[in-house]
Amino acid sequence: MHRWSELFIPTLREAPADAEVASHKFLVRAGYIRQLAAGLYSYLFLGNRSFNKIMGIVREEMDKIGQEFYLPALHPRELWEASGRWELMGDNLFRLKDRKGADLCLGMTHEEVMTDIASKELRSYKQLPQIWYQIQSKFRDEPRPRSGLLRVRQFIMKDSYSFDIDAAGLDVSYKKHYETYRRILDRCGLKYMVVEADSGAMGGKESHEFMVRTPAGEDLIVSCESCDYAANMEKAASKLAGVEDLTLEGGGEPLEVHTPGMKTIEDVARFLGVSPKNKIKTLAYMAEEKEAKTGKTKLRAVVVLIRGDHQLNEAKFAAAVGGKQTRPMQEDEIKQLFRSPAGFLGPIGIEWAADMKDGALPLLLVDKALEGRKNLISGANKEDYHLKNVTPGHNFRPTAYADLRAVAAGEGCPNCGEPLRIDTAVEIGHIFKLGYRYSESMGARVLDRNGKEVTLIMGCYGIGIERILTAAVEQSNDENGFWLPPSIAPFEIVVCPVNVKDETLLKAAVDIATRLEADGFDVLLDDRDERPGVKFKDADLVGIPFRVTVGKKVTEGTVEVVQRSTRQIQDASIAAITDYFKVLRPAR
RNA sequence: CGGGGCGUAGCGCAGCCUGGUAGCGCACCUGCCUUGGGCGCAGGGGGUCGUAGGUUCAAAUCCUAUCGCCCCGACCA
Repeated sequence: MHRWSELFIPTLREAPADAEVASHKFLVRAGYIRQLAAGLYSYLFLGNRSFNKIMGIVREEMDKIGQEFYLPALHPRELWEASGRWELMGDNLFRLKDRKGADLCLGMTHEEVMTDIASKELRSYKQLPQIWYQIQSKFRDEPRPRSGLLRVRQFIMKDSYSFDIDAAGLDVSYKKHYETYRRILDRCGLKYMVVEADSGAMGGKESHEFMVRTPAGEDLIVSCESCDYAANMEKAASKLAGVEDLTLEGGGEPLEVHTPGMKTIEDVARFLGVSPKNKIKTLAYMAEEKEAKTGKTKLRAVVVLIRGDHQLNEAKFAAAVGGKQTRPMQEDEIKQLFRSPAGFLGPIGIEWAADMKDGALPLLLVDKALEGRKNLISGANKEDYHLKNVTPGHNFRPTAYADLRAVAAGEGCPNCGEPLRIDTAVEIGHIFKLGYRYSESMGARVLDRNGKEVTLIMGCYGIGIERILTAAVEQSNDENGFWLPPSIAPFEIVVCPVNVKDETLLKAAVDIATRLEADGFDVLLDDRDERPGVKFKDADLVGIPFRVTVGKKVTEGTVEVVQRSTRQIQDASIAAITDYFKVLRPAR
């Protein structure tokens, strides 16, 4: 039996000054974790117990679809060079040398190791499909660790990798993970959303993120309350209300208007008596391309046009230019291309590349919200002048139309048209179809049924163990502490004799705890010789979902069962005490 | 990497401006007392003031450098 008096549960009355978010404050105060250095935390008894429960659930569910491995955290440089990530990961990768001077790194994920095994061992299509997973520590030299356990430099991740012979097989592996992730998060008692996500430059077609809404989150998700549409901000789309175009003025050609000192969209729109929706916002960037052979950096101008009242979504933009590094143009670069100061930029009078591959000419990317619009107002590339009657496709030719704008709250859902909301959220899990990214570069191939060599198609799937606990705390806390879903709480019930010097109370409490334990519940007996107030405060703080208070009423054969989340108190018969916790054992 | 803030006892903080023997609350130890929401009384232990250098008769305090931590931004398979 776990007796509080013998355990190390260092609760604090006050949170450390440098804790900002609720989960950080409470996990420290409740004695779950202690900080060792920036982004590095020690998990104490309660924290470790909770993580073990989470990993237990993950393992149980993953074992239904895959096989658990244990892999090195220390990887040789050659492995990461084979995938190209030794270079690509830059400072995010922890690097070190062994005594012989050989380069090693601490794994931030295990694509390389898993693919290495696959490439060496898998020979035939008959061995496929395979799903391999591991639950281990990952290391990332984050530029800025923050928010307690939310963004750290060492953390535990369940990651799995699927190997299939073809895309249809990958679809099956992907779907298995999707369903398994739902089961895991359901069992962990989290309220979460599944959103369509950007697979990034890693080159996958399909990707979903499992997100938990919380103000502490670092990601933005767009969702519809009327239907089940939900997407990562980087991927989200929306329906726009129709906009009335301006009527043509003069002879139909672009018409210069004097707009002295009017540099912002707002200024110009107000000055000309039109809506920003009829204005083109011109943004100028430089894309940096590294030439593979020479290592030289090539610059290419990229101009983005979006509607005056819209914002550019950087991730969509990055995707549109094929993942190249981009940065805003500097003043002299703007001068050179537009021959105009910023504030009066526009697409007319410049020769644009006809397609993305086309050599040296600047690219003109136009947001889809401008496609088909007429008689817009843009900068004239001349100080203090703008142009009326500007129609995309007619007065200038875009290199490409693309979805580039950031969705805003209140815009229409792409599925049902109802207003969208935007929330911050924490990413708990991410599944995506990797494709051939690693199998190709690392030579993971098998023979198919025709004896032909085929490159394996892969998927990868991650779950952040710490983030499950963190999100649960963020989701359920009040001024006194937090409460966890029973499935991931370090204990399910804390039995709390009000006065341990009273032999009757203590004996009754020990008896109750023993019986609950015999019935398979995780019980903590608070046998500390403390005043009841202290014990109640601690019980409220440490995240245990139920409390049994053993007080004077034992003489009548009664104790109190307190539900932490609702503060609901009910008298319970000692004789039938286990009945009150049947709710903790729902049929699975 | 850019901007801002903070390092004084286990935790939370004051003292620094105006240099002169380092303090408060909580926690901890001992005793008494108390026992349904962080109780009371008495006694006690614990600090190279992040580190290094400088100024000064004298530095937690002034100056310089450096390290660490937090926040905002950039970044984030």
